[in-house]
Amino acid sequence: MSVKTASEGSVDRLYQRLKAMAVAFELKPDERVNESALAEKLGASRTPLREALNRLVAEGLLTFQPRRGFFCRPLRPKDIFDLYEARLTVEQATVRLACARAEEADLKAVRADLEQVRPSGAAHKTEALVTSDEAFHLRLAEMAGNAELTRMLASIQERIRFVRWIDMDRRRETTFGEHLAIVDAIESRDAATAARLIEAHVGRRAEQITAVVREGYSRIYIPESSF
Amino acid sequence: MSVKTASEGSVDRLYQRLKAMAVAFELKPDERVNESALAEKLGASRTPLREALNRLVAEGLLTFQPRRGFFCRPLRPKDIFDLYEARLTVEQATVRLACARAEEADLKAVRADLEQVRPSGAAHKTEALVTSDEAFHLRLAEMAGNAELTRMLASIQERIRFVRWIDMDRRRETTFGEHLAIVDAIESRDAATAARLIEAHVGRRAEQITAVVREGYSRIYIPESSF
DNA sequence: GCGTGCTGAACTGTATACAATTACGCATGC
DNA sequence: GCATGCGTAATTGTATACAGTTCAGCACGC
Repeated sequence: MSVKTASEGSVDRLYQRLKAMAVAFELKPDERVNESALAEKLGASRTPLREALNRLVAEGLLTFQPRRGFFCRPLRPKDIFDLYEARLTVEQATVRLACARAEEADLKAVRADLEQVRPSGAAHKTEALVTSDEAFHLRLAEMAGNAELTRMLASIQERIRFVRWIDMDRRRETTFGEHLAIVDAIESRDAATAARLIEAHVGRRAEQITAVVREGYSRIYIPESSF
Repeated sequence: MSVKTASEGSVDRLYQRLKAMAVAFELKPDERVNESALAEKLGASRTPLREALNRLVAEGLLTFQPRRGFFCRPLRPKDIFDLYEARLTVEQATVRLACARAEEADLKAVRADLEQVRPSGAAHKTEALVTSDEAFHLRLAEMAGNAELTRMLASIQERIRFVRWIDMDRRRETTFGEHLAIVDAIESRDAATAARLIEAHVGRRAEQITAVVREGYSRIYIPESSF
């Protein structure tokens, strides 16, 4: 199909592309994936496509039923609630560890990056805010120096990105200040405060999550032109 | 090849089989996987084999380098240390949540299952001890009612199973009592005590981990007949 | 009207073929 | 002796073919 028949990591490319689609629920919840159609759409054949799909199954972004095929993951409040609870668990651990392990220089760098996005957060596009928000939390995890916790957080962030995108609209104002306070606490090596601040920052009530998921469904199924 | 050409979930079977091999380092650390040879050995062709291998990559049991192939994960003290630290994080969260959410009946059932393995733990085979140990911790996670935390713990347990198998030899005596004390704390809804007990139970020092990994290498590379 | 069974189309599961690339051994030159 | 280049063998990457299964539509009977 493509000029170079066997050139670079085509599975990796498909994997990234499919991940983006699954994350954004471009594949709708519980929707069955038609391999032939998708392969043609992405300009590859079914063999590498299925390899990429299998990776996503292992990551929890898709499900698989033998002889029925691949399906997008469901979007249920309970799932999102569990993910937020797991995220809180992981992030409390990472900030506590960061208090003990973070290097002064890295903290300075994080603070500098925060300032980049500061100017009236409300002015930025949602996509940019979510991206830099994710990056911030990932950097905290890296400062904790535990590759497994970092990996876990990255995996969780992918799966809540869709609802976070919605949630961010309601948090434009507060996010920046809360991030700054967390960095302050880590720099003061005050683990208890850092853990408390993270909890206030990422904690969600069940009703909030239900509301965000509801909003999510409307964005998935109502064409954008209706807005 | 097999009589029934396209019958049941062959990828799933390969996946389970390969996972067992990777977990036990039957594929040696950093060893390259020869797809053709392995496919023949397992009685399948390369297509489903590669699908299964891709799942294991996503789970962190294998790595993949484009145009070079699949490799078994390395066995490094740092990796194991991170996994134990992540495990402690997850398990402290699950026992705390279990204190709030566990049902009396489930706790009774867990206690009953513990008694099954009780009789002089030293008499049991290591394999049985590790299996029931893993099952115990997984049931605590289930009582916390968070599917994501359960999933995380399961994934971690697979990757530390190899060293746990070694470690278990040194903990035959204490394991049972510690498990019982944890259940007691949860039943008393005493989150602080439960968290403290779990930490004492799963916590490891860097030197201990280094020693266990060293021992692990010897078991991988020294034929069993030498013992 | 509603359930039930049949038939054909659509789709998944796997093997296999072949192209492209990498790895390795060997000879050659410095 | 050591590096370097070449040629061949081994291995991975992907497309495609085909077998087998699921699914949907439709007709028929109750």
